[in-house]
Amino acid sequence: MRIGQLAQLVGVETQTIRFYEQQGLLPPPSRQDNGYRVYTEKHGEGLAFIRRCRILGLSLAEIHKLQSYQDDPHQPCTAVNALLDDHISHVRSQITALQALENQLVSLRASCNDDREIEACGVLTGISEGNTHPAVGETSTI
Amino acid sequence: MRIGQLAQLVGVETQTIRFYEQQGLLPPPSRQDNGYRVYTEKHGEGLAFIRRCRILGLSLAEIHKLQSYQDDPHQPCTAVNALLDDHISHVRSQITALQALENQLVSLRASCNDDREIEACGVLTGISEGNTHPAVGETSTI
DNA sequence: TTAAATCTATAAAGCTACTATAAGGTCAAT
DNA sequence: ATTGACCTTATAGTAGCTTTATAGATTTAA
Repeated sequence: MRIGQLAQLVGVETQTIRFYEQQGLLPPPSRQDNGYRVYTEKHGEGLAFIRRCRILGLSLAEIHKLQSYQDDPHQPCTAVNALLDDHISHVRSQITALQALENQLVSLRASCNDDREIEACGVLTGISEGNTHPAVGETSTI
Repeated sequence: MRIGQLAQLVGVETQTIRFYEQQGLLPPPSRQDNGYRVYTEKHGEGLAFIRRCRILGLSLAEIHKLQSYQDDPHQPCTAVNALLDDHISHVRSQITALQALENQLVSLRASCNDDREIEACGVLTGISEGNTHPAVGETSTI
């Protein structure tokens, strides 16, 4: 199978496949006489694995680690689970940070309406004066 | 005030200040005879504004827009509020996506414990078999 | 006075994970 | 012979900085 077919099969761009090869995530395939890459089933599985990891938010470096673990099939999978646990807590802290940010933004937005001049805009003055953190012990005027 | 003092005042690196100037977010300051940049309080306020926007997750392009709005103090602030509303919904969809991701990851993690060999690792087989997402139409034999 | 330390300057590369473009070679069909 | 689809490599662009390289200016210590 050539690169275009593999790309269509897995749903990526051909450049992405070459990029993964260059990054050492996909083994270099053999070549036809004209230099075209020739892929096997194994490559397809490897590429699909990478894509699913990416969908799960794993970095290429993390994927690389997972691949290296797979090279020793009889080792315990402690490290794999640890990697996933780390990733889960990473995702959770992102969520927490974004929720805090959402609160800040909503509170900032509540300090203005559309009937003002720029000069008096609650959002802009809020940012300028550093009122980007919700005041403690102060009741919101929403 | 020179660049180092401004940097310390606002809590950024000197390179970041030069970078913002290069990106058109900070007006070019005047120079001493030796070429050193000389900053005023206005620059300090402008830089602090940029940093607070960045903390709120606004992109440099969005900050640029906010700055251009500030150039017309008597226009209505509708666009500012709209920009913030857009940003809020952007943040909210990020949160939603991350929460869905967290669920996937936790369910994947639950399919394994640390007492297995890599070969039988629930996490790795879960990813390999595509138990993570409805996505790519792969089969057991490609 | 001179050497070291600190500050400043510019320019360019590095980071992530691709995406896009350029310039060209290969192949089947027309 | 030429179109068009496919392939090749190399290079640049994306965001928002950070790091590095190299060099000149200024200040401080010996």
